[in-house]
Amino acid sequence: MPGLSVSTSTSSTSPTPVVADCRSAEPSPAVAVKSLLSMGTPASAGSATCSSTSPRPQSTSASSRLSSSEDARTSDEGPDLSVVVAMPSSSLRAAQNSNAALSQLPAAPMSMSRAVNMISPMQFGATMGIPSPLVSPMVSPGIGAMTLISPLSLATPAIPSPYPADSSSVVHTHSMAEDDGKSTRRPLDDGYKWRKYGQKHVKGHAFPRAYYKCSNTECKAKKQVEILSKEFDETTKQHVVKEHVLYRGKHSHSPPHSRSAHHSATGHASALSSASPFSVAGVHLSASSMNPQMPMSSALPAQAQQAANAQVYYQQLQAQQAQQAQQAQQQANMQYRMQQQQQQQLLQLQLLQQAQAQVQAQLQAQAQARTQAHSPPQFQAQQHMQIQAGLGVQNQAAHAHALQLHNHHQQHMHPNYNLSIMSQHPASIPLPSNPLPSAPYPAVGAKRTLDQSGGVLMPGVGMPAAKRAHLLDSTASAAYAMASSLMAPQ
DNA sequence: AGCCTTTGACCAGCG
DNA sequence: TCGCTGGTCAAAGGC
Ligand SMILES: [Zn+2]
Repeated sequence: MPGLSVSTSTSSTSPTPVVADCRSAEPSPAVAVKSLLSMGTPASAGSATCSSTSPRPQSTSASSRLSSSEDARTSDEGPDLSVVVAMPSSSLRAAQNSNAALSQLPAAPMSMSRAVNMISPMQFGATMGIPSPLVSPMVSPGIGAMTLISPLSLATPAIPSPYPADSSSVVHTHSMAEDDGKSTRRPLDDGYKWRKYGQKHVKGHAFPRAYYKCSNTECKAKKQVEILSKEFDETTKQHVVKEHVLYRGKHSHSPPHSRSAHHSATGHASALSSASPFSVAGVHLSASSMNPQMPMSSALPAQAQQAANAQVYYQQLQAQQAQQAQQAQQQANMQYRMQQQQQQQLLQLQLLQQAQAQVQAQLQAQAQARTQAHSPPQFQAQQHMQIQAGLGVQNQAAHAHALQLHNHHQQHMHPNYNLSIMSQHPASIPLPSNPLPSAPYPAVGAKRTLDQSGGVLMPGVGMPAAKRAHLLDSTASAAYAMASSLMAPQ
């Protein structure tokens, strides 16, 4: 049976901290990861099998020692892809390095596809030192939350990564009821079957790292799974485990087809473990079918189907949520832009009025001066400085820039400079060519996002400095142009 | 029987 | 060269 994994359980005595118990919640992580993987990453995807059955005893310990050899890190197989997954676990040992912060960040808009290829696994990896804005949770009611790391984080050299630039990380969180203290190790199902070939305690990490190879002998895809934290949520009485999954190499085949009905009499609910989230015809299930509490151990064909459907359901849910988040963000962006626009127009208007007054004054002065002896160049310079002062442009650099832009703006300003300036839609102001719209909320990772001109986009806090500078800039140049044109007729 | 996990040994890279 | 570290092997055993 291709694909059947009835996998296994772990021995009762030995703990397998590496893989958390994912019993009922499996579909979610699986789908989530899968979907990410399927969207454009050359990287491979994979999943451990989640076998289930009954809870298995697990002790906390264990880290066996692995040693090594060959192809370690034959990175030729393709880019690494890292996924962080949190699953419920029964083993306590709470969260030492839990990145609680990671899951408390505001949601940010980002497509799943973008999530992939952008993040460095290890940025996240050690859970350490990761600027919180880099991740955002996408909550899935009844299932858990998935956190994606912003693609933007990749672009910043600030966080060097030992992994290929196109790797990526995802945090998936979901909790589950206590499973009597012993956790069943259940690797995340990502559509592929995996065989564990080693486990090793890694220095500096609280939990051991497990090594998996794709069960397909022809395939060289591998993955490493390591728990970042385990914690017991007192409020929900559920255990949550966060795992970091690093994928290496590409699968040379498609995900094993779900062998739905197959299940062992022993009660292994393995249907889910090897089922490809996408290979199942998607029929919506009632929400109850994906109830995390649903026991997976007593797998039946019907349940297997349900589980499969649940995956699809989850996938759709994820997509839907992503879409909603995006829409919300777009709306917010819209409002923000309109606000900004109004602000700018107002400011421009004010500045222009000031400029006009200045120019008028200048003209009068000029007229007077003209009647007497005059020296054009000096006068112009003087005038310009006055205008500048009048506009309150204090930034010398901006001023210099205004001069440079003078010609450019001039053609748009005279004689209806007023209109032309007003018609300069804020949106037309050059902004970072960032695919993600600048918004009131810093789209994930925005905190590290600088616009091309060096301005820092401060979410929800007024106008970006650069933008403001630009505005003043253009206004100043407009005023300058206007003054020049008015004076032209000497 | 087949496939899985476990786990100590082994190996390569590095400082 | 030595010791450490991380990745893999492969025997043993479980389901
Ligand atoms: Zn494979």
